[in-house]
Amino acid sequence: MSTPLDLDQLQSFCAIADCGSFTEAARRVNKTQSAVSMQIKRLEERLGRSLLTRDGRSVTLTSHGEALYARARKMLRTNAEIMDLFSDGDLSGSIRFGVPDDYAVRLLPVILSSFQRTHPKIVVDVRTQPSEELIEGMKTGKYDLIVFTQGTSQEYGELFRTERMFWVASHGGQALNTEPLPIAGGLHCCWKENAIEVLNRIGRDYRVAYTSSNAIAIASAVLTDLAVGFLPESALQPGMRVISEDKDLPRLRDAQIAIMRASHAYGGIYDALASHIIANMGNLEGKDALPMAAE
Amino acid sequence: MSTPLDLDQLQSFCAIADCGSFTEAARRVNKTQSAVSMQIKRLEERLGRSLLTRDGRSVTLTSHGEALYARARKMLRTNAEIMDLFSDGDLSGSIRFGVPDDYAVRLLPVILSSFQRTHPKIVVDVRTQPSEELIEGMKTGKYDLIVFTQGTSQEYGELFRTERMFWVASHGGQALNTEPLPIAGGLHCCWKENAIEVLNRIGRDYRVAYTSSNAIAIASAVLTDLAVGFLPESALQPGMRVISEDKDLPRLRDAQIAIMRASHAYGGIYDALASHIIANMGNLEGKDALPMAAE
DNA sequence: CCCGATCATCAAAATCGGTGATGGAGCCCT
DNA sequence: AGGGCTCCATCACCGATTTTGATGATCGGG
Repeated sequence: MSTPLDLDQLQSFCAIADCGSFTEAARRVNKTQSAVSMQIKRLEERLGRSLLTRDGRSVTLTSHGEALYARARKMLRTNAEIMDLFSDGDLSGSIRFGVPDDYAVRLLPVILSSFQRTHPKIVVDVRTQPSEELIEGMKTGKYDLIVFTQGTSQEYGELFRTERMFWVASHGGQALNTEPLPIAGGLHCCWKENAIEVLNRIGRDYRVAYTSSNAIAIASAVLTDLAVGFLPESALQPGMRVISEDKDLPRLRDAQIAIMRASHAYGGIYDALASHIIANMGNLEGKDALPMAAE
Repeated sequence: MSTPLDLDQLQSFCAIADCGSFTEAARRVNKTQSAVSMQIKRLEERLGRSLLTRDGRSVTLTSHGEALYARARKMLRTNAEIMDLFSDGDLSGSIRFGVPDDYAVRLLPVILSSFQRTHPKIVVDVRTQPSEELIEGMKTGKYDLIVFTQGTSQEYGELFRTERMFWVASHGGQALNTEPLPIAGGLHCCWKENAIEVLNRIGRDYRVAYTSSNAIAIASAVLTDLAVGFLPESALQPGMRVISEDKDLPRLRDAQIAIMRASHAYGGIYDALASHIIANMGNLEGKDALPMAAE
């Protein structure tokens, strides 16, 4: 009865949510800034709620905006799927794709190989770096698409997966009982920051025994009992022992995996890759990602 | 990049798929017939494929149309979900809802009670009849929304669930070994037709020992060993024995559960109920319902 | 404190979609 | 077979809606 929402408006809305800026979003969707502004205005009128808070420099989502965003993304994804389906499969081009090496090792080979099968003409240049540097590289135009773990700083990007974080040690190792606790983690890794914060909170003494921007090096440090580590579920390796959380080592914050696109990386091959990754790695459809459902 | 699809067009497209008619669909979406016609034309141009075959009287989906339909439905559903979410929960009104009694017994109470919790102001008048009569009642304007099992005759409606059909007998009963095989089923029940067809195919002699439009009566007939029955998985009851299929009793065709709306029953409270039912009973999201994915 | 950047707003212009009438085709019924 | 009915496609025109480009208000940084 009532006419459905306008996907165009939703696209603009999501673009804003993704990059935190009307102006930048306008570039992404090939519109003028004023057009985007008015689209949002109409959308907000339509839904009767304000979706974005514009305070000075930053644009952030309201709670209603968050709720809408998750669903709008869903629609845009199936929209992309449809376009894909009807595009004669002749999508071609190349994508500069960045990913933290901890994920690269285990998850990506599988995902990318199946992607190559369905999109043989798209070349994916994969490069691995720590999340921090990926975001930096994105800003300087080195990437079209990156997957990264969202730190505390409100980085923009599409959150599509959360993963339980675990304290890990080597089997039968002594590191866990050493005082101060030796820990291993990336250089500016947000997981490390969270781990330290947690340790400080409970007053446990620790020392950073090993630091590297290489996930394999960290894993080795843990496996050789040099230190205790912290890893997301999907990065656990054989030979590692998950330490059950208790008052000595409280639970860590979940890892938040997000995808971020360059300003030009909308539609076409970029959507194809992003949708593929989200479809295969994403784990928050209809749950955490869709709050406000209990209303 | 390329502008997203127009949900309005997709809505019209789905309406046509649901009722098999441009003219009727136009009524449902509050447009003129020519507007709908042009929308479809634009949509087909956009996707570069013909979606509907118009041969004379009937309008049916092409394979591309089928693929699109499933995804379009998905989008429209989340669209409805959004509208719902932002509608202050003041959806109110009443819905005349029809359902075959075999489903009414087990599934509906649960589903409807949770629906009442989220939509306390919507009154749902439930009435149970055999699918055949539900469709008839829908044509004569007795219902706003019905759930029914799709027979062989191409009835229009949104397919949202398939269920395995089983031959059933009473525990320890003799009906199964009786010659000719006594069977029990609804009067014009499409399951019965399929069962008979299957029996004829293998040359097994049978007789219709019991007929009733009341599911409980049928169930009783089976339980008291009067006859062998055939039921979908979710209608199985304690005391019934599922007969493993073999050359004596071959597998039956799956039950196809669909939802059908009256011409006015689009949007608002109707979408709320339909979405709720599909979300809770539906079992074909992203699989059977989305062919063409293997391209 | 001023400059640059960002978002909102406005009126004009262009685009886009809907309307109602018309035409051709198929089906039903006689 | 043929008339009448219904259905879908098409067209020109009209109208609504959106985009544009310019301008103004506000904020933050240098």
